[in-house]
Amino acid sequence: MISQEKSSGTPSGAGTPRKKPPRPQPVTLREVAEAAGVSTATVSLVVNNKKAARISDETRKRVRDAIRNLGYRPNAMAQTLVSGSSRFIGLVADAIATTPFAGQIIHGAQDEAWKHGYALLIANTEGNSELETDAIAMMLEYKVRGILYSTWFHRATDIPASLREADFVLVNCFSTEPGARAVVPDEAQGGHSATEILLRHGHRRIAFINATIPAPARDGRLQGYREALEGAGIPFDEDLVLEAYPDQEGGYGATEDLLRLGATAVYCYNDRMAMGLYDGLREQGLSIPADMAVVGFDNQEVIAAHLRPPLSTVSLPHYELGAAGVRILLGLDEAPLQEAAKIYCPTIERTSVQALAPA
Amino acid sequence: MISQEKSSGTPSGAGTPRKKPPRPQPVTLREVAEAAGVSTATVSLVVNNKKAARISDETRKRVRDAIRNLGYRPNAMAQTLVSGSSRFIGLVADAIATTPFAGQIIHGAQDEAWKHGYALLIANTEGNSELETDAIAMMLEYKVRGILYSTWFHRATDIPASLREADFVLVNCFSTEPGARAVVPDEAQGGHSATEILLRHGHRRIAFINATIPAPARDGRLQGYREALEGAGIPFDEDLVLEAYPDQEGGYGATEDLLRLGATAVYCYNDRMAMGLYDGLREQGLSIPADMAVVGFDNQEVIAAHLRPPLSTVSLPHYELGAAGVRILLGLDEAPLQEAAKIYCPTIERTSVQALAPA
DNA sequence: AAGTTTTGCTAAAACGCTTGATCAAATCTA
DNA sequence: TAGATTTGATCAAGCGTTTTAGCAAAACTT
Repeated sequence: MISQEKSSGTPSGAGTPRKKPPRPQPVTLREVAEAAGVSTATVSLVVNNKKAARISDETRKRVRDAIRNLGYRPNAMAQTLVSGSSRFIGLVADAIATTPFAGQIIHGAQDEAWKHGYALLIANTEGNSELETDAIAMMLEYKVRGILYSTWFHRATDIPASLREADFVLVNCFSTEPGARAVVPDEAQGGHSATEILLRHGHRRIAFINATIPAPARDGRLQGYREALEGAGIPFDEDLVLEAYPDQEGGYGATEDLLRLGATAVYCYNDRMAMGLYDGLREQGLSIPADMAVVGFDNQEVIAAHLRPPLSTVSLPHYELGAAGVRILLGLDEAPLQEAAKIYCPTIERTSVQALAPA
Repeated sequence: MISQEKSSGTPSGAGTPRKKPPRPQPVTLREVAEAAGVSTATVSLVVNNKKAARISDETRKRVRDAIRNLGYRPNAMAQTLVSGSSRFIGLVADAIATTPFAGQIIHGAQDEAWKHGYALLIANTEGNSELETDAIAMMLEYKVRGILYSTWFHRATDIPASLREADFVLVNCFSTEPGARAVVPDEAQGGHSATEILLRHGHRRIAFINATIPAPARDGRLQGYREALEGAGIPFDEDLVLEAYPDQEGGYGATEDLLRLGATAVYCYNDRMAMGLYDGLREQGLSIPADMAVVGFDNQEVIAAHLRPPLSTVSLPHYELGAAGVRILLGLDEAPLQEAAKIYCPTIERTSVQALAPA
């Protein structure tokens, strides 16, 4: 089926000249040792560059040559077995590879893990808890250094029993359970930043289209909005916050209500709603940002930068979430004890907001 | 750094009642064996459910109980070491976790790998070839069963030297090199399907906005378009194919040229262009699908389903690409010898196309 | 009842590597 | 020059499994 060829493992082998011996047995330490005429211990010492080891330059060179000639690669399994701890970090995700932008969590985790010499073992559980248990079991069997347990949207989560067997950190989710380390986006700060973009451009009557579905994001983004307003000396006006389902259709559907508010600017719960709102506004013959300034949230790829006009928004720091998760796991970053670490959501300014024309 | 404590493996240990014994040393086979009063061989046999083994029910039960009580988990590293081959499949990607929809490749690969008892080891190389070499080396050291080498968009690729040390298959990319197994989307079929949506609705003067940048997709989608037209007895008209940069701005910018063509329908190289085109058309006061039927390509999340009107398109089978890659790697699917396996691109019909009003 | 087969289990050798203990030879000391 | 030290390298145990060969006891044979 798979046709591959052998490049003759041991030189001595003599032998039955096979036609197409499949993928050669990997070269082992011992073979290198024999080729170099030294013990395996010596080879190990030079491979790992042990400073404490006393190896003559000449021997070192012989070993290095043998390694090169034979194409030796250490067997990480064997190394792990003896050292007791692997260089794996597990990432279990409920849908992260599925959902467009949260793949960045994988990316961030992978980069950071790599930076510290760890490899990422991933599993997508698709919310199936049986799969999840199996995935965690697998990771435990591979003796992962720890597990990043992540969700594709920011939410509270339960901690699966088997997860407790490992060193773990919650990414993009959190638990009320004390001691569970977690890292999440700072929704309130994000909401604050989003609102401030508008404030900074002179808007004072700013609507907020929030999501209907309960979520930490819903609360946090609203809170940030209130705080920003208050910080600017503008009293919070409940009437200015609408609610809609957080997708394009929701944003579109909110257009009419929004227009009744007499706001000059609107902050949408997310970019998808903003996208729908764009359509709604356009249908009313209104233009952005002249007639209505709009900011979104998420900085969702493919959308935000390419709407017409490009959308000012606040970025969900998925990459950072993954990276921070790894750092916390490895004890490189301190995690707050009683709550999740909050990651800053950067502001992305584009042209959907312009200074309010003096009335 | 990692502080670990032993929780007194054997029950005999009597017990210094610790307060919070941190992560205990994992339980080993031997400990189970001692607890059950049998040899490690026996435990191994029951753990692996060897049919050939003759173990009394009574013993089997004792062992099972010990396993449960101690919370034993096999050490996959040790297993791998003795068996010689791991249950890992490596996935190296140039940007797959970064790019929105191609994360589906990971997802498909992971599901399929999992189905066959393999775990996915991933690495994002971000196009950095040094990183790539390291990533492959790492996978080789972990004795992966094979490597999926994938790209975020369909293209030709070189085969890195170290990749050849492994059993590998190219995913979403291909090499001219004979014998390199690969799996890619069937662009021509996709282009054919896209065009047929339009044909089926009675359109005869169908424009195609192709990409300016060279790629297999560009050629294949054009070819499919031609073939579909010809299949419908419509001569290919070179003037009907425009070119633009394949994003929203490109689609938007092509509006004017498109309108000069007198076409009743247009097929866009991708959904992002279609999205831009929507804006362009709308600005001209034209409506979709009444004044212009449009189909896209990619079925890009967040966009296609949520444009106004929802966009008919052809789906890029990323999930299937990943899954097929694994199957080919494992020898479960045959891969064509001299070329890449082509995966079908399914049609997604929404409401951006309607029957051509009788003239 | 002595031989044969079956049953149930164990011993022990790998697997490829790391590492502390050793050791012989070379070099230094006084 | 004998003892002490340093240098350069090896020995061998052990990491947690799997697996083959083997062995004693039990269960069948005739």
